[in-house]
Amino acid sequence: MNTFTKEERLCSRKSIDLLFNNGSSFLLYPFRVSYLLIETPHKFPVQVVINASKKRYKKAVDRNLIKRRTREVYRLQKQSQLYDSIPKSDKLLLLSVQFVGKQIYDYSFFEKKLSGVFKKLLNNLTVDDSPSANL
RNA sequence: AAUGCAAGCCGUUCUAUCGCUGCGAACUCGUUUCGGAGAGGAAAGUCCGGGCAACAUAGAGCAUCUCGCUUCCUAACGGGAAGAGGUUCAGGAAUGAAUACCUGCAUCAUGGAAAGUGCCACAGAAAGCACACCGCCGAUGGCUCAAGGCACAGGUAAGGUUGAAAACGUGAGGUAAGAGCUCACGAUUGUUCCGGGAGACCGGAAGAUUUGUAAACCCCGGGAGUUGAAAGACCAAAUAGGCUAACGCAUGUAGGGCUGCUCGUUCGAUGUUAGUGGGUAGGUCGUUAGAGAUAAAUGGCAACAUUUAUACUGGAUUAAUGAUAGAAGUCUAAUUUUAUUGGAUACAGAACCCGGCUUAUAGGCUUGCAUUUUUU
Repeated sequence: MNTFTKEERLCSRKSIDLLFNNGSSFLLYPFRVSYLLIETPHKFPVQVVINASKKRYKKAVDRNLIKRRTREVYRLQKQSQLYDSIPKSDKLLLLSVQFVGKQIYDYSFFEKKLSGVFKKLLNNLTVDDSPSANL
């Protein structure tokens, strides 16, 4: 399903603080991604927050455009590239996607880059998991 | 018709697929189906003014900030309307000439310089009670027998130089030379009188003639309590702990206080059940029907007011109102000739709500004024 309801978005201020203080992160231009696994069970495996900083983009119109494009791409790709590949567990993945590009790119660029982000994220998750599994 | 200026208005549309946030309806009550709604003229800047809310508050004064021609409009304003006056520019007419007259456009933080203090660089003799540099005169008095402007007293702001600004302007009389000293035409006036106007002010007569600066301090008059929807009101899970009651447990126990110790005395858990206040996550309200919009009539020069009629769902809260593809429209360039191809399609995104101001804005429309050209 290509839905993107409120349940899939990260809205709680506490969770967001937790994510940015304790989560791991990597940069894959033009996105900065932060993520954190927590034990709280949830209806969806991932909650995401999409972000474009006011410091970087002064105009509200620009920020809206960035967030809308990112959200649209995420909505269309998440099921096939993220949800299906993620290992089933009680854990919830908190995710932040922050746009840090120097300019605003067109839709196809977003499509390509975000799919790269998903691949790297899944790779990082399995690497993080494996040592803990050994212990 | 074109161009320019000013004012006002509009500021892309349709289809398909996949979504987001409210609302309504249906039932098989599922984050199911159907229906319908979903950014602006500035939503912006947060520069003013209000509503609303909490807190503060006897009254008065001082300080601080702010506003400043008049009348009116408004909930209010630093906003708006209509006027008054000044300044600049243009045109016209008059005069011997002019700073004077008339008309129009633009523009002005436009209270007070006669309450006081200060400042006015450079230049210049002098920058405000004219300490006379050059010049003019030397009538009157002095020197001298006399003549004589005489490095005598003195008179003089007409002329010169400087400057942003030079002591009312121009002309005539007058005089030794000059001077509002006198006169004519003007200028200014916070002096008096008369007349007009609601008032700012205007007109007339008489009198007077000591620059500018208050966006220097200052004086006068009006206004301002503080904070800002993260205001504020309410509901409230789980967990932990607080309090109360009952039961249970003990010879009132374990343990503690008083004491050097003992006695004595005093405090007194841990469990179970029920109740309860505070309060966290989270949620609800505040929150979108209004000092509102549109139209007509009436009153008013106008801003605006009154009456009647009509229609009325943006409401998010890590923050919706979208994404992609195609087509059309508009503007524009080239090819070439009336259709192709390319490009452009602005400024910009509600965050409690209103009234203003300011700033940004592709393109289009309407009205008015000015100029040019064509036709009659």
